[in-house]
Amino acid sequence: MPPRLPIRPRPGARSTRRAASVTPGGGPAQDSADGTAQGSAGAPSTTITDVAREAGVSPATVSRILNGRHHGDPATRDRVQATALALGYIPHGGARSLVTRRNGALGVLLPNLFGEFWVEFLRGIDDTSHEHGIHLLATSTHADPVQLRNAAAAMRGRVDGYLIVAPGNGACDVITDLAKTAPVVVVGVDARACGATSLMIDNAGGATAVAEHALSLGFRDLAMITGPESNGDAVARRDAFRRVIATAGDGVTLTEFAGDFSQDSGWSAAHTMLAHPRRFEFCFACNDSMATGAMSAFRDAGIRVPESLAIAGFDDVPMARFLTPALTTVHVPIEEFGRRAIRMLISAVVKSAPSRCTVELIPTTLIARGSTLSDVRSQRG
Amino acid sequence: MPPRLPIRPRPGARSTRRAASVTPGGGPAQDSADGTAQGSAGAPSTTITDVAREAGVSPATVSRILNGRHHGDPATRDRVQATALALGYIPHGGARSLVTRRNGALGVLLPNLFGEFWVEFLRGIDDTSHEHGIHLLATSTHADPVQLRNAAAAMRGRVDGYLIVAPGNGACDVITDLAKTAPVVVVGVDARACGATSLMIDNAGGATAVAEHALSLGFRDLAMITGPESNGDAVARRDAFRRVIATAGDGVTLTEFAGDFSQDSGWSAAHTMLAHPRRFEFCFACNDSMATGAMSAFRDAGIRVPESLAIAGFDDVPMARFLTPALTTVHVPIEEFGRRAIRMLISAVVKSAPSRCTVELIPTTLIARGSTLSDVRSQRG
DNA sequence: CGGTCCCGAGAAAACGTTTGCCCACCCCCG
DNA sequence: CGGGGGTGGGCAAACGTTTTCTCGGGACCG
Repeated sequence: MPPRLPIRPRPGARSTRRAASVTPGGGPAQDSADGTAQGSAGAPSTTITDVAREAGVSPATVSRILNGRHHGDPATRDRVQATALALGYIPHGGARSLVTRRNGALGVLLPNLFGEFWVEFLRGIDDTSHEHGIHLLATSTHADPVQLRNAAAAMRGRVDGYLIVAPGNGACDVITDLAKTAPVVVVGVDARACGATSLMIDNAGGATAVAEHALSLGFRDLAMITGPESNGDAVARRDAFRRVIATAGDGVTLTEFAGDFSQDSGWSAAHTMLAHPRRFEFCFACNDSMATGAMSAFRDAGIRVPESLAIAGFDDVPMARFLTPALTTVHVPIEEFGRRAIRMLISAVVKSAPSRCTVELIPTTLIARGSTLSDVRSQRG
Repeated sequence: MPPRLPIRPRPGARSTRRAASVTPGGGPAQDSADGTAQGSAGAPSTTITDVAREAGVSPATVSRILNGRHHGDPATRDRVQATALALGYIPHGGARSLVTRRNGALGVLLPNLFGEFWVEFLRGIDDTSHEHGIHLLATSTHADPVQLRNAAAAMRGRVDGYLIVAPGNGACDVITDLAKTAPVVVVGVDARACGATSLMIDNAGGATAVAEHALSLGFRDLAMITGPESNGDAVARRDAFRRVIATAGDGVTLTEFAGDFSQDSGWSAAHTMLAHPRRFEFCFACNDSMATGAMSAFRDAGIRVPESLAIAGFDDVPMARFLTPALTTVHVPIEEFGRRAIRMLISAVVKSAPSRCTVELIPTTLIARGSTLSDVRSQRG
């Protein structure tokens, strides 16, 4: 067995491919006529070797210096840094991750995104990851376990951890499998049993506050527009609201109408509600989108809010303050929610030992506005 | 010089690193006590070599079969595919991109994201890229050219192309540089001069329609809440509106109030407007967020919409229909906008020759609703 | 003045994949 | 039965980076 042959500077290996794509046309490479021919795929980027050659050192030294692991001559350091800057050198992420086994990126798996809530959330995670110099590989997975698995699989070898947002029912197996390969933070569901750290909104606290608010205002006939059954937040809000009302004593009723967190569903639920024989005094929509839709329907039907029917939402999206009347709702620090989720994931990724799976809670506060308080309510002409 | 030593199966190369991070504590590697010790960084993923060994073929064959470039024995093909499936093999993206010079990912550079518009847009680009099996590496860059450059640089070697959304003024240099290394699609600004394909909303058409709508309703004293100066859409809308009004003849006035596309700025502008001596009949807000904020302020001040003051927005975000009265606005097919942008980028990436930089226009249509039409307007109690 | 130690830096292996080149085998035809 | 053509598939180079090991030189101490 002969020793390995020295690697020749690839006489025609890769370059023949480009040539081949031109010659079939027959003409003598007419597309190379315009100046910016290299525009498309092959970025002629400068490599670490280029920098090394230019600076008169070895690639190893360049790598060490640029990564701050260099303890050597300051003069060399300065020279290499200057050269790297001059050549506009940026390390190739793929090559680096190949040897480092770190990708510097996190996978974000979102449910169907609708409404202001997710923009706020995305801003939080984007800002925070940006601060840490970490990339975000995001996709929206439609909350279906199979698609969730596919999306996560497609990210393999590209991300160091996963942020799974509001997975639907039946996603536990997927999460469990995923958690065996990389750190996972789950948002909106307690997934400790699946081996994932979890971050949740204090839905029970918020919904309880809404219920107590309604009762303290003397309302007896209550309605609730629930969210999707597959959404943990929706279920938690519904259950907590039910619980408080159930202990409120006789004379207090609660009727539920199904929604799916969308504005349209809030609008439809409101219409169903109007057709109901009971005359409701207070309506709790499990998120602000549905509250918006419902309020629109009520007012179109000539119902005065809050005099004839008070309404409250959940989330406190920016829009809530700008409705007329302003929407009473449960404030969720959405951006902070995102920040904290990504921070948990980052800290799980950097520490080598898999930490015990914990669950954290985002606190919520009731914000009473004009949609339940007629005296606070802004008058109109 | 001896021939290269055969590569031994790295006796302690990478593993010593982990050990080193433990031993400083002094204790005898207590973290290896728990079973799931490999949870964090080092995903013990199966490589192509594993599949090859298991299937009794060479890595080359596995690669060819899994990429569909195999013309050989069907039996071999089936066996390899089965093995790959059984082992849960997924190719390492970094390694692949190293040799292929393709990343299967696109970089998305967004401005500050606020409001419903961007969720819709993101859904469009996410869906479409998902369909094509392409990943999205997204970041929000705050519209500052320097940060834009940094964000783009950080994506180098990870993406095959860039989607730059609504870059601010002064971003042309960055785009020009970027376009030399990879295909770039710019959204919201005509960046053909920078070597980028562009996709724009028909702002002029929409704003013109709004102006004509206002004039046809007989309004004479018009107000406009403008968007940020750095936003191309905002400027185009403002200019088109101005242009129509300027040719409307005597007696028609236009007063402008500065906004920044946020709800708050619309609210503030409305208050400034109310303090103005002139009594306006019609207000054009350059996007729906500002229209929402303004409408809220007007109604708080006891102004009847549309009887005392009509108002129109731009974008037709989902919320617009649910305001009371429903908002007259210019419909932009936002999701389709995103889809088309990403499709343009994908087609630019797949074709090897750099195509001529074109600009495409997303059509807009005026949707007249209750905020300008009192007869259409939904009555309330 | 000689030996030892330390420190700066280079050589090269390794990460996991794709792909050009070439070999060997089998089948078919003369 | 022999030669040629076609084809399935293996070898190994190459992508760009990190990191270990090693070597050489200079300084300091004995």
